[in-house]
Amino acid sequence: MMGSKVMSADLMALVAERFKALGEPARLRILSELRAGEATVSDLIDATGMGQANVSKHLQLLHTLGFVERRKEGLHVFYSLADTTVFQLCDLMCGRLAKETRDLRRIVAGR
Amino acid sequence: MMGSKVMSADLMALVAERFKALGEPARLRILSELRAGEATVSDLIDATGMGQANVSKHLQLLHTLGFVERRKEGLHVFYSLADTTVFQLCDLMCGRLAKETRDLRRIVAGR
DNA sequence: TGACTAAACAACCGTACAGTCATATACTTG
DNA sequence: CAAGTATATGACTGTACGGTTGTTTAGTCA
Repeated sequence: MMGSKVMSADLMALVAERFKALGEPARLRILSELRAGEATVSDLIDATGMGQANVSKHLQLLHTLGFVERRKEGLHVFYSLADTTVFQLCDLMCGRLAKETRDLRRIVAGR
Repeated sequence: MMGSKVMSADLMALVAERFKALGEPARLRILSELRAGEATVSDLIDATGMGQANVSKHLQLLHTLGFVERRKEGLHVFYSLADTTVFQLCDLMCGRLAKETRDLRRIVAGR
């Protein structure tokens, strides 16, 4: 069953590698854009204001780690989300954050 | 509702900061140890083989970001998991990984 | 008080990596 | 073929950060 297993060092390294990939606002931004649907590199450059090489490199990494898929069509390369796990992860994190701020408020308010 | 909201740049930065914290095998290792129950810094040093200052710094960060809680008792400081979100996150990641390898196997096998 | 231990902190070093610039590759069109 | 566009890739730079060493702080015990 998931959740009860002790993680091996190797598995932990793989998981960490993926968390690290998400630990970058620029990449979250790109993934967030892709949520609206597939997009070309140029689309993402326009949408994010980031440099071309930069976007390209981030996409490269995201693709290597299986977060996005590619589809080549003529001059363009379309990227799309491989699945929605990323946002489940973000939602969990946001939940944590909400709880954090709630606790903070309680402390500040002295309740 | 969660999941349907577009994340602001600020929120994205906070989320990324937390993913980055988990994007480090050493910290996952520490959290994994804490899964068995609260532990002192010394306990974690023994369990992981990491240096004292190193463990201390990682715990500092994990505490700042709300992943662990501290309890001081005499000379010792006990750390414990603030909640189990971390492992829900890890499980999701592992699920992704499992799918990745499954896809890879399919491709290799040419099925 | 002084000796001892646990944890935190500061300073330092080396590496990893995000961002940028320049260039190469791949494809389309005339 | 040449010219033009989209993307990838390589080289470089600055910075962030993990790990270590040494020191400091806080607490215990004699």
